[in-house]
Amino acid sequence: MANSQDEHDIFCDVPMIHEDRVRSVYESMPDDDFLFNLAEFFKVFGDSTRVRILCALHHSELCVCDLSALLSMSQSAISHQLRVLRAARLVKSRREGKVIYYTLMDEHVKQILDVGTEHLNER
Amino acid sequence: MANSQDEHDIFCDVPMIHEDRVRSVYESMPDDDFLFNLAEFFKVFGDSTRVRILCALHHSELCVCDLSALLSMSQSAISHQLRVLRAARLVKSRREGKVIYYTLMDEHVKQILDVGTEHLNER
DNA sequence: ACCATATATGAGCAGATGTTCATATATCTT
DNA sequence: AAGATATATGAACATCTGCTCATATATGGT
Repeated sequence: MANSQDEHDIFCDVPMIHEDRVRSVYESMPDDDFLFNLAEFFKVFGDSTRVRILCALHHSELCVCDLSALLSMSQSAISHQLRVLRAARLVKSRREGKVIYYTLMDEHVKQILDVGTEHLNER
Repeated sequence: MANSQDEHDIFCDVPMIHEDRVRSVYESMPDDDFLFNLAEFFKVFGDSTRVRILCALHHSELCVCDLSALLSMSQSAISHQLRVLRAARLVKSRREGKVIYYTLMDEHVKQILDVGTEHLNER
């Protein structure tokens, strides 16, 4: 039987040092499709404009104008980002006449912002 | 006194519909520097290769070879991403001879992955 | 019907990001 | 010391992202 450092198999053409461990992890991993969606979800938090919008909505319901003024950014830029946030189901909107109000979708958004904040604060 | 829809002020040159609300949110917002760092932190989770690495390390300590094999990606690609994860203090490493083992840095990583997973699972 | 206001969206562009390829560094073996 | 192995890193490149600008849509007021 070959040395484990020479082992190559279904996983890839690179050597594996701990084949058993890798195999075990492989079986416990969620499928790639799910992990892709998870990354896409986090990607939405990975932009300072969107984080600032989420943080603002954490405190109060706001319309696009308000967010524009608050963040000193063009209405178009804010609208584009709100579209991304809506698609990721992180915010929801309601119309009142010409004005559209945005709020956070649920508690998960706040939880994630909080855990991130904690991590940054611990040095 | 001007109509509130005509109000322009220190925030921006766009009209604000709810000046008081905006002012109140403005005062409660963390400073931009912090929000930038927060976004940078989440950005690290926003790539499927890195999420897969984190998910793998969630289950077991692994070396670069193992991750390479597990994810069917080049050693170089994995190494580059581990560098990003190290810089964000999401993983730590220990050397044992030629081999370098990676593990998750702390509980925050798991918490964030868990909250994200929850959010995706609720339809 | 017409104009103003609030928001959304498509195209285009500049800057960021992730991979590959080549190579460097570090450790172990002989 | 020389070679093999494990990892790290810089440059180059193709793709993705977020903004601007122009324009479209929707609602309200006159």
